[in-house]
Amino acid sequence: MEFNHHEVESKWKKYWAENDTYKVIEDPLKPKFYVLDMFPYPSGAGLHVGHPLGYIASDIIARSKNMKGFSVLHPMGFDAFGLPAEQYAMQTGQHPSISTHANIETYKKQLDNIGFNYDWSREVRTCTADYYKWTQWIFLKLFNHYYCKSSDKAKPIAELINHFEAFGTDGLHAKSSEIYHFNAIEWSRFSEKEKQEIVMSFRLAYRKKGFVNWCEALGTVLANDEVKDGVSERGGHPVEKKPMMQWVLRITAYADRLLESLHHLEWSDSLKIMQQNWIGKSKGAHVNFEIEQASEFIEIYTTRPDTIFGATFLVLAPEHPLLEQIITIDQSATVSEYIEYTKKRTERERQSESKQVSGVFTGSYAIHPFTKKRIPIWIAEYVLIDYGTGAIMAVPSNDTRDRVFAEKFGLDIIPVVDQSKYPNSGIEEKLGQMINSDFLNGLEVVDAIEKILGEIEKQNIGKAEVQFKMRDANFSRQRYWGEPFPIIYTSDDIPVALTEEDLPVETPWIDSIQAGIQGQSPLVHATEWVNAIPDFTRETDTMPGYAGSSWYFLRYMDPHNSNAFAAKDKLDYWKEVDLYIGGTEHAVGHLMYSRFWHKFLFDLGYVSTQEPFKKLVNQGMIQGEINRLFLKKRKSEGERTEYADLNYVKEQNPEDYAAVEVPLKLVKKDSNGKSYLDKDGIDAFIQFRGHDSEINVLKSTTEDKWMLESEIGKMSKRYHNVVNPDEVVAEYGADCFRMYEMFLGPLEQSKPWDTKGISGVSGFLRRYYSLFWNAKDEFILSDEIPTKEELKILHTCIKKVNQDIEALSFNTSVSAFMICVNALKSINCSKRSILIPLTQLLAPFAPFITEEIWNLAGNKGSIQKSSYPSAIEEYLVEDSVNYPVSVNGKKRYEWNVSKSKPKSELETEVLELEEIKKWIEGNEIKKIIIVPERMINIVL
RNA sequence: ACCGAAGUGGCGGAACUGGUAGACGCGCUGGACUCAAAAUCCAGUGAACCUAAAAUUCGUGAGGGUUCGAGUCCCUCCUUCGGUACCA
Repeated sequence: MEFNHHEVESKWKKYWAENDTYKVIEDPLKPKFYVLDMFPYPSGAGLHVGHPLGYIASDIIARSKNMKGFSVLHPMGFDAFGLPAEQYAMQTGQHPSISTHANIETYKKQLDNIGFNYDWSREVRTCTADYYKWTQWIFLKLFNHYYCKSSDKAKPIAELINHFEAFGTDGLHAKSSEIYHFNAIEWSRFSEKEKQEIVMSFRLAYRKKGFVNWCEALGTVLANDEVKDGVSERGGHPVEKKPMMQWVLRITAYADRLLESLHHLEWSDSLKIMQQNWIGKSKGAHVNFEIEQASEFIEIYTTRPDTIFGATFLVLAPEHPLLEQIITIDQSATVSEYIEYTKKRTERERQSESKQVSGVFTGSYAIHPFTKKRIPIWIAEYVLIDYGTGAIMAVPSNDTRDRVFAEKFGLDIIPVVDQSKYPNSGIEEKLGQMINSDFLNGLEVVDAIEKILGEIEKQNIGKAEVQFKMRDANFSRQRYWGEPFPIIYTSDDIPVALTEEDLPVETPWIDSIQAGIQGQSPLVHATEWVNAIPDFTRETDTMPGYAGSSWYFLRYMDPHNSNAFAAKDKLDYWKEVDLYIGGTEHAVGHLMYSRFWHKFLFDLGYVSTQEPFKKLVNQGMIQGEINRLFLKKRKSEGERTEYADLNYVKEQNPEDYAAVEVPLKLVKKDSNGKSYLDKDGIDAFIQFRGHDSEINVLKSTTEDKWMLESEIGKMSKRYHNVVNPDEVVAEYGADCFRMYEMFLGPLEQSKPWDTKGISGVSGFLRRYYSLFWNAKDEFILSDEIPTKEELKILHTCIKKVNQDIEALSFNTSVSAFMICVNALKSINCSKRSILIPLTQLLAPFAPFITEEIWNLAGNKGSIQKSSYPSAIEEYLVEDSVNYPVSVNGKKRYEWNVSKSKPKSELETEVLELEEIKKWIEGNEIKKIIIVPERMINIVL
């Protein structure tokens, strides 16, 4: 009997929908389990085969937990605000809300095709007002709170103001951007604007000047992604850093807690280390260097204060505010030229090229605080204004970049750490003894750090300080398609927060989205909306992508609540996410922001857990195949050009050709697995590229084949290599697609998509199905008592699959199913007591076919409501064991012996074996290693 | 450049805490069925040596080390992928 997946899938999809099979309720009698998928952004290309990888894994977990008696929350929704929809709108005129909703519908249909058990009544979309109302609400909470260091939690701004009114800054321990000292009387005399500015620097959501990628030609601010080599990726226009007032979230207030509670999470060590490094807590010192012939100091930050005697010059970031005062006249032209150059460089570029450091001398000198020597002040792009104080003391002896810099510009290098006792240590390692360092001489580095810190504080030239690499998070985007801020400004530019009653602040409809003016968001054109409140103007920036995605997992708990982001009893029931499956691309960004928001909501008493995601697993990426043909570069405008294949280009100068991506659909494979286009493929390719009369010559070394350059890379619309799961599901069925994705390899690993192995899984499902049918195509299950052998086959599989689900090792569980079905098939098993538990075991993996079998076997209701089988050990016991016998670590014989044979007998008998005798003859036996039930090794 | 991960047959991968390397599947080869093909079923399939069998040797990105024993642990290096704060 053939399994007709089309019929069976639509039948059970309908049944599940009609019977609310996947409706989630908070059942107080059951333990809860919350399994979460990454929040997808609904792109125009639709879902590709890479997206569902994690979703299938979580679906298997969710279904098996359900069958094990848990109340399971396994929701899905959409991260629906974002740059691509806005860009698409600018190109095509279609409003982002229309394209976004259309994309979401496509995604949902595609997801349903794969048979996920989502309860769609809990779907959330970040771009709907009833959702972003609560994103804005959280922002208001951040705006209206500050971080109290004494109680180590967020507290209302009103309490801060009370404190100012009563005591000024006396006794205040709060995180702020600036350090203030005033008393209550002074506070009362400040103007309203001054008071607001002071309070602003304490808020958890505050305003600060930040730099954006400004592209004059496009009239817009660009994402880092859209900038390559200092020019816009679109059109190649120059881009420079432009300072703008922006909203920023004080995530640094939570840095220590974010670091501390990492230890309690069931995350991989590598992920924790990445977060730890991102937070980047370091102990070091701020040190003031006097500037020669100026009253100001340059404050530097260093993590190696012990090497201060090796500091031979200072380096400032090109954006450093003191620059104006220290540039000498004869250097000013060189310096401004250099500043212009760095403005065009991205942060990444500035740090990457350590082999070709660049920088210029300012013309001024600083005074070394200990040696009192003059040391030159330079500026260089490798010093970033946002890190530390934007200035460093350069120690070429113990810092690689400083050394390269000093060597290039001929600056002094004074060795200060003698590492001769540690021959294999790098120059930056904190190992060795101090030399050339006055009172530090002879000390070990660790002790020298302690001593110099004391000295720095004693002489009042600086301060020991803990510093974080993590910076406060920029929260403003100059975009239309994002959450509007619940903020308005007075004519004095004082920001005023709206109240909770004013929420949501809805995005105004703009028919045609155009770049704003001077880097502002397109919302400035919605003048009616901007000026809707008399005497005030609205904030026109919007929130970034991570605003909506930093708390979405809480909304799933109670998605339609209009009185709260989620009701207390729902929050208390589901608590936190038990298992989160998502890609490493979110390893720091999204996960860090979500943890921060969650801790803030915890401080305010809304959520009951410190951390949102108890266990987290990173899924790998499914990669695509990128195929390319070559187009000869034109030497002049309008010149005739030609396409050429790989073999042809190899014989030419490759510099004359540019690679052009070929849609995967057109690509054929030859017997060696090499990609090529045939005649039809070439025609289709030309048509795909659009008619271009200047391109009509095709060059190839053979007549009818055009060989392609082929590599493994991202699956993306831009490479035309997106594989739609719908096509695979249509051809092989959803169950097969699900199991094949799992069978491809370990969840955590990246792997290329290739359908050529899918026939194996398809064959497995056919064989499984055929177990239930006799030669006359009748459905048949016998009630005979199972044999010992059959029970062993079944329970081996049950044990393995249960273990694998716990370990999220789904590729091996698919193998276990294959082994089981192959074994049952070879003995023609058709017993109910074997095949029905097998079917239940398979149900989370292949929900459609198992539902069908369950039903044919005469069961009522969904198999998903039945209980999951667990292994019975007594069926698995073996009485003999196969020992590999090695001589000197090399395996020489396989020895089958009874399990009960004592070690002493094994030891003597193994030497009697004919196969072993010949290896040990004439040698003295040094020892015999026996690992019970594992192996025997004879050492000569 | 920095942080993190990965590298095993022709291919995807398996190998629990250091203990039989290559499970399972694809592909390939041969056979059965068939007028033929597809599908299905059976057998073989890391490399070298060999007429064959048996045996042996080599073999987990490269080089070194620890160990009775290393794909697994340590050091150095190479390659690929992810992230680096406005892609999501």
